[in-house]
Amino acid sequence: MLKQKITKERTLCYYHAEMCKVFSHPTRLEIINTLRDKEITVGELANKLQVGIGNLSQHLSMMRDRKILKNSKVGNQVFYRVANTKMLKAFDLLREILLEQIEKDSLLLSGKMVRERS
Amino acid sequence: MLKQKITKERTLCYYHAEMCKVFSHPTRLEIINTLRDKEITVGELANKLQVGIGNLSQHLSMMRDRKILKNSKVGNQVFYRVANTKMLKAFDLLREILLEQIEKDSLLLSGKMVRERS
DNA sequence: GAAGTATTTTAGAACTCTCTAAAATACTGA
DNA sequence: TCAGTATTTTAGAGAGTTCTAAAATACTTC
Repeated sequence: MLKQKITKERTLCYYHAEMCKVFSHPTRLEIINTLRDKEITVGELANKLQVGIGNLSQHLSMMRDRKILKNSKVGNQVFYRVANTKMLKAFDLLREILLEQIEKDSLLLSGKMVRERS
Repeated sequence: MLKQKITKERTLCYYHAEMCKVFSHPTRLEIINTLRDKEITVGELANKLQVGIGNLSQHLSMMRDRKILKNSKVGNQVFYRVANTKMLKAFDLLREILLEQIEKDSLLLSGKMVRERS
């Protein structure tokens, strides 16, 4: 096995990847997109996304661990919200790239695009 | 099991997550960060990152499938490069968030910060 | 404090991802 | 065509993630 030197950059990449794991599951992306501009309870969220409440709670807790979400308790209920709006910008940028790709692919499929620049 | 209705948003989230999986592994983030402004061969990359060449090739191919990287062959060698600079912006935004978090945490640990605004 | 609602935690099964090592492919130049 | 170099593919083992269902915790109201 190759031995990697542990550089500062490598350590950053490790944590960076750890954070990005939040974005690597469709349900978690839906959570982010739903919480975008509001704070809602676990129950409401489960209802909206049609996800089991235990499973949802697991997703929420890993997102909170990685500081992508914050929560606050009011009586019986727990409200979740997005911790950092910069993160929404990153979300939107990636979504944009995706939409452009889809657009491009469907043009290619439909034969409307004759040649692509290399 | 709860049955989820397959909405357009849910489908987008599925592909969005698929794309984000690229960012969920430290080696792949290092690849992106290394290719940032240049095009280099698989061999050079393996050498720079101290990763086995078979394993590296697997990472590169999944990144190419998801249109995050492009490649071109010159003789014996294959050069890889970043397909879309927008993606680098997203990378940098997330890295920024991470660095801010680290900064904040180390302030908290060092006791230099008395109270945090809720 | 008992019953009810909201959320979290746990355990385990099923699935997915990653790594290693070896084999296969693809090119080059003698 | 053969040997050499670069890269990809494959198979399988090991590690990590996700889901389900049930149990545990936390609050509220009577």
